[in-house]
Amino acid sequence: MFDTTNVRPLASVKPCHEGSACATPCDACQVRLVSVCAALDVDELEQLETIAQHAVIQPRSMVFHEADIAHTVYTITSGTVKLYKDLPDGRRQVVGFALPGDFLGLALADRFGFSAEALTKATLCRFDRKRFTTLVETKPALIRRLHQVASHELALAQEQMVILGRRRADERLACFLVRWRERLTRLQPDSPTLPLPMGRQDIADHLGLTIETVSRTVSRFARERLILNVPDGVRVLDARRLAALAVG
Amino acid sequence: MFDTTNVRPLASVKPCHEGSACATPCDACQVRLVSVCAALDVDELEQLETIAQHAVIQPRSMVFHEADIAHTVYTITSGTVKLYKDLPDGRRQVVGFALPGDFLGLALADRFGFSAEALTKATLCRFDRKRFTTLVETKPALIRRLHQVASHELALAQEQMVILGRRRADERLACFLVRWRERLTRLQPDSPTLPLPMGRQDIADHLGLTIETVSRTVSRFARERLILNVPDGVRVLDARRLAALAVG
DNA sequence: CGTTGAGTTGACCATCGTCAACAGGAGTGG
DNA sequence: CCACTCCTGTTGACGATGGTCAACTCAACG
Repeated sequence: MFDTTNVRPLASVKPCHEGSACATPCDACQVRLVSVCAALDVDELEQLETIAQHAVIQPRSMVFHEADIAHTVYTITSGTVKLYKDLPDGRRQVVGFALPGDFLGLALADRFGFSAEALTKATLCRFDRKRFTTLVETKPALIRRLHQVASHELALAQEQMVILGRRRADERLACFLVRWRERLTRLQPDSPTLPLPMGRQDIADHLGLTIETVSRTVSRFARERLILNVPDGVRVLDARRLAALAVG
Repeated sequence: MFDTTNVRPLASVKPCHEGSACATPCDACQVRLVSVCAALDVDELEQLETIAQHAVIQPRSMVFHEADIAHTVYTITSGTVKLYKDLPDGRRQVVGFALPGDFLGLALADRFGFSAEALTKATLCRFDRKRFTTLVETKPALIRRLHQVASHELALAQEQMVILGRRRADERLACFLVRWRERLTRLQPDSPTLPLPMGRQDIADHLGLTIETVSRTVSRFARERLILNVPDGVRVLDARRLAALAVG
């Protein structure tokens, strides 16, 4: 569906069997410096490594469900993961898309609070929550880092509230494209095309729209030469006008 | 406008002159056990107290602006504070309402990221950010508490995303009333009436609606005997049907 | 070559926004 | 004490943005 190797060199991390200890050591980990692990020195990393397990998740399979008790926490090492909440009647809100380096289980509450499903093949670094928490207790730098990450997520969530509460469909899509591009740019050398590993329905569920409105708006942007549709993504033709639509 | 003493016994904390050191010591603080300060023991509280200043904020006055550099952080000791973000064209999103015990400045980023304005007379415990951060560095329990609070806020923000992205006007209002009631119940013995210190426009800006839609929906709820309008608030008549509208 | 699933497009419609008028309370000043 | 204004909130009429329903294309896959 979407070739992650084009997007993130990180995807080249050697995959290992689900649940097994992995040959890739932390000090060779390609997301270490952007993940929460960046807070640790070499010794501490070794400690963390002893409780780490690696997992490969196939596209469209669940990592965890929102109602699950969070016995584990994760760091994503490659791929894209969709985070969402469902209403009983089937309506869905995608609260975010997680990329390599992102941490899942920040809440340290007993439940995850949202479901996670892989959009691409993904590799995760998995930690038993109890053991992770115990380790965290002894590493103030790690707690600080977790808090830093959590408060950054909170700021992003508040921006998303503005998008959902106060913007029109075209502004929402423009915001999404601009923000997505910024995130990917941080992870890889700037590429001419912007990969969109998520489907139209996922974008709609993220922006509080329907798939039809997303499709129409994408088509309109393409007609107006703001973007160009390419397989599994878009090419941004007029970043300036796109940013103007996205305002702030 | 809205008599806080009816709502929160916390409002009876003796106010002191803006910016002056306050006579109320931390160990007599009525929000201590629900605030971040709960993470500290008596000795540590004394240290915190040395860098605390108290401030009284009048209704409708700003505590800080979203673009301000965050030189200070705050704990609310009484009153209600509106937290919001503005778009250049005047559209506004209220990202939350802060109550006694709530902490402002979690981000520990250089800017606040949202504006804060008092809805009622409010009293705040103010800390110089640098000094607070320095203190935090030496108190792992406090960092953990800050992270706990931040991740709880994140979970709330994600619920708000569902409300804004996927719910109809009446469901949004029902969610808001249910959640607001839960928060107030935690702070005070259950009262028959639910005070709403914020105006209709604030509710609208929080729920991604217009003032007219909020007004109409409140009227409809009253007509259908879900709630009863009272001065500066509502009385919930049928909590069950209200919760059913709020779903999850 | 038929099936499936994602995406696109059109026609129509409902929810909610816009605009406008009005009600009622608080504060002000004659 | 009574006009007067101001502000918030309410209600109605109308309209637009975006949702609903449906048909269609196209690529992937057997």
